[in-house]
Amino acid sequence: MATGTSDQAGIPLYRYNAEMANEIELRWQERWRADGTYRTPLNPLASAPRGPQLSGSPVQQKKLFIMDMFPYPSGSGLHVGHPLGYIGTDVYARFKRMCGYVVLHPMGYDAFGLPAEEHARQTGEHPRVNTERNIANMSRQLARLGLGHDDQRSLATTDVEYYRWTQWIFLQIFNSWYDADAQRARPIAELIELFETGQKSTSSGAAWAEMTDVERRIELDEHRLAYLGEAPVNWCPALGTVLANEEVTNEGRSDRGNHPVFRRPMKQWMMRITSYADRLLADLDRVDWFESVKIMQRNWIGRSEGAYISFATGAEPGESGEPGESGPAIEVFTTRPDTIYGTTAMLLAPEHPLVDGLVADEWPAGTDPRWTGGAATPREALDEYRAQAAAMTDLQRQTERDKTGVWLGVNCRVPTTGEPVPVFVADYVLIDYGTGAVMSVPGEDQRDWDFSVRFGLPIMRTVQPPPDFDGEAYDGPGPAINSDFLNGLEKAEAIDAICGWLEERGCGRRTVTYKLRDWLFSRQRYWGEPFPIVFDETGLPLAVPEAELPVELPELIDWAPRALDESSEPEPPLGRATEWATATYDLGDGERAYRRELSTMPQWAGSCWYYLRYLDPTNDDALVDPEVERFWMADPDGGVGGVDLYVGGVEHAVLHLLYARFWHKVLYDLGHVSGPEPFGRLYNQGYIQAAAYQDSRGVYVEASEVVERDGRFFWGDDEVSRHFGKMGKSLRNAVTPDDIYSAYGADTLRTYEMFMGPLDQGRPWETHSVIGSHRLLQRVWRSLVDEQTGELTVVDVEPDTDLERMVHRTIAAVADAMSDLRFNSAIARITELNNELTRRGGPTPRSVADVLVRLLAPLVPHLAEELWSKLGNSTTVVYAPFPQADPALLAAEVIEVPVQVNGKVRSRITVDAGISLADLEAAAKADERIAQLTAGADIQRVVTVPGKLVNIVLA
RNA sequence: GUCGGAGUGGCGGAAUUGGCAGACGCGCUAGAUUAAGGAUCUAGUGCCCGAAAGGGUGUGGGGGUUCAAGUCCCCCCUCCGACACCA
Repeated sequence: MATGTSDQAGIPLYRYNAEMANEIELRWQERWRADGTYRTPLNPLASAPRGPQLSGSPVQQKKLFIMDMFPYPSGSGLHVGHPLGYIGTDVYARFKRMCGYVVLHPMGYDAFGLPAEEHARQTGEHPRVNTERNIANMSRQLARLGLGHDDQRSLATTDVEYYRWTQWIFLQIFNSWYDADAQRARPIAELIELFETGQKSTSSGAAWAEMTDVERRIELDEHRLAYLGEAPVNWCPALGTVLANEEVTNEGRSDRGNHPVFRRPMKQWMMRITSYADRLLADLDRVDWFESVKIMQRNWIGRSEGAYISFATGAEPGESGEPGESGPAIEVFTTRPDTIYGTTAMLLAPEHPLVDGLVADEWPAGTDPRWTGGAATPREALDEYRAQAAAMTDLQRQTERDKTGVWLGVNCRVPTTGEPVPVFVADYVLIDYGTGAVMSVPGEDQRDWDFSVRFGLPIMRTVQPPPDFDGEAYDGPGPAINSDFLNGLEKAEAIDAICGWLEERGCGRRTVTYKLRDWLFSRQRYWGEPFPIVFDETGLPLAVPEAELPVELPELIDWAPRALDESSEPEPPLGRATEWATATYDLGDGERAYRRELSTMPQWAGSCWYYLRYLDPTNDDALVDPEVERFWMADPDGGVGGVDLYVGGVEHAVLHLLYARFWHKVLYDLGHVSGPEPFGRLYNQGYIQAAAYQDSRGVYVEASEVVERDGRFFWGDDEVSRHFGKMGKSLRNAVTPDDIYSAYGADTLRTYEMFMGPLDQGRPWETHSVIGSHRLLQRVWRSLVDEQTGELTVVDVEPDTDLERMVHRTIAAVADAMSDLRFNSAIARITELNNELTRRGGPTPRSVADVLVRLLAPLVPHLAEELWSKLGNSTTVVYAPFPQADPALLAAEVIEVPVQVNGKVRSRITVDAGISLADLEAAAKADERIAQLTAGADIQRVVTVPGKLVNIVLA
């Protein structure tokens, strides 16, 4: 039997189907490219804006900067889940453009990073070759969707002309210090001045004039916002690099590749983001972001008010050091200084620097065996405990479990009472938080309670719990007890009183700590921005002069990092570029050879400021022209300014967004940008999920081949189980945009993705539902065009009042929904209007067709252009004005009002829209059914809501 | 565990300030058209009772406020996400 040979009999020649959609789409895409339709003038101040000139409109010439989080150009191509947010911003940008805004809508590529390097390692192909091919491919795929990005402004973080400015920003940060009094970054030159004039004292206390050059450099390096710090870092030997905390999973493995990660101290570039903790926190109140993201950032910053308190060591028994002398003081951080009288032990993190100096030689007679860990001496106990801790994986360490620890054989003194309490090492105390030391207050802290029970330590309450409290530790409100002069005070007062007391005696002070750590900024990788830093024989860093930028990546034969073992030192691949590794500069002492920094910047660097480069992508003199920056970023109404709409995944809630905010604030402090925040409005789009199917062995089967029967799923004859997950190769459930173009066209894909649900929600992809969106476009086409001849069918008659009112209600609803990014509702309303046209059957009045096309233009630009031109317009619909609803036509002339009896709808009456309350009530009572139901009953009350309903309440 | 977000037909989802629950779409049912339909068109479609008219019921569960609750208040359950010994 011949298959696939059936002719197209019965299918009209000019039906809007996949074939026609593709023809229309490619034609208009070519036209847009040729015309530069989506280009926004590079100097917005010098050019008259394109588009509707809505004279008298308040939005006239208002700017709008709309952006997506730019993608990593992956080699595996797009699936339909990727462009959801891009389509959303595209529709919004098009809508706003038609409303008279000057819109900037660019797109770029976050192209440094590990995958390209991994690919290079596997194939021997240079990362740049692979990266540029992927970018070309991805930008072709995006253009095919009809996304109206400004192609002049496309950038990749790997472009030498781009990372030149990434390096330039690094230098600004390197050459700055944070003035804690002024609460802002200032140029390092101003710090030198303060040191010279003695307005600020050096950390060593030495006079600036008497310091050697090297001493001065060391002093300055301690203040720089970018500095080399010895810090415990996440060393990932398999990747040959260190990772930021955020790149390490809860299981203690690398986020990328799932390799083991080890904590060890190393000298690395750090960024002093902690100096900005308070401002990063405070300005969250001024941006228009989802509250959930703000909360995540607040939690990440982890501001915590409390006090440092010093506990003197050297108390009986088991003194350390010389008899009669006291040892070093242990400083703890606590949020509850008011509970200090309940302190029964001192707990140190195993890594605490004082531990080795404190540990006693012998156990005092009668030591509780639980405290010794079974060891003969405290030193042995400590060593064993540390070895035990080191042997544990991070997962084991981080899981909450029984509290463990060993006594160091020494005591310290509680400053308020002078009472000795034992000093333990316990691994539930974290070296990274606070001071790495904790006063154990079991009465008010459950962890300390657990520890005390296990080690037989006394427990005393210092806050009176309510009478019905039957738990263990109590951390709620209540008066202080067993606390000397604090007794009877509530928490806040008690904290105030004890802090005053401690501060007077110099053994404590109020403070604020943060969970946020300084940002580990170097990676031992090839495919990243080189640091514009060199070293001289002192080993201290020196900035490469701005005029010498960019510091370009060397060409390498062997760029792969070496997989190493746990104990080896990182070997940056750039070290293998032996010629490059040495550079000659004149840094003031004439031309001399210097050693280059061999690490590269993390992937976050390039994404920290790309929004600024979009504004002025070709500027060779500055990262962005100040006037251009002000035009696009400043808020004339006095807000924080920044990008007007930034759309991306919530997975960047802390990392990228926090780093970018930090850089922006540094640039703001230094006067390079006009406002304190990069992203005024942030919107997180949801993720498209797709059904995935597993057979009885748990193996994924090709999702497109699974059929549903009676609510069960079959692949061939085998029943398979369904769950929903991320679209991709591993679940064998990916659907590509190409699949949809070939079946329906890009406009249908756009419509379906926007119609699936609100943009911020995840939703399951259903290929079989796409047909609904296609039908809509097909019916729209049929409303305006004869399917047999391809001729326009619209007629030059005025619509009747009903239709005209419906058109205006639709305009209002669509504009409202689009302003709110509720594109699903906008499409529903457009559908209703078109359904009405279909229902009427006759030719569509021209004015209605005109409105319909313009309502659709943001959603389906290709189809809209085609119909727009068929309607006789010679200019693009992209800059056509969005229809305006006439308020006079919004309200219907007659309305249907439900009539309730005792809250239940019993009838509906049709009345004039302008009916009076009394007439409405009378009409309701006069309704036949209502009269029947209320006859003889005692009407207690009648609630009449104008235009809404009448409710008759019977006794 | 803590902090967020969400639970509405078979499915995706609508529903300014409390005011007709289920818009719009998928699917399904029936019909039209067709050589055929996985195309297109028309009609119907929350659930239960009923031939129909109509009635009852219904937004995770339970209570409450109100003439009126998906929407407000209290308690509980489930799912998703983030953080996870943060002193």
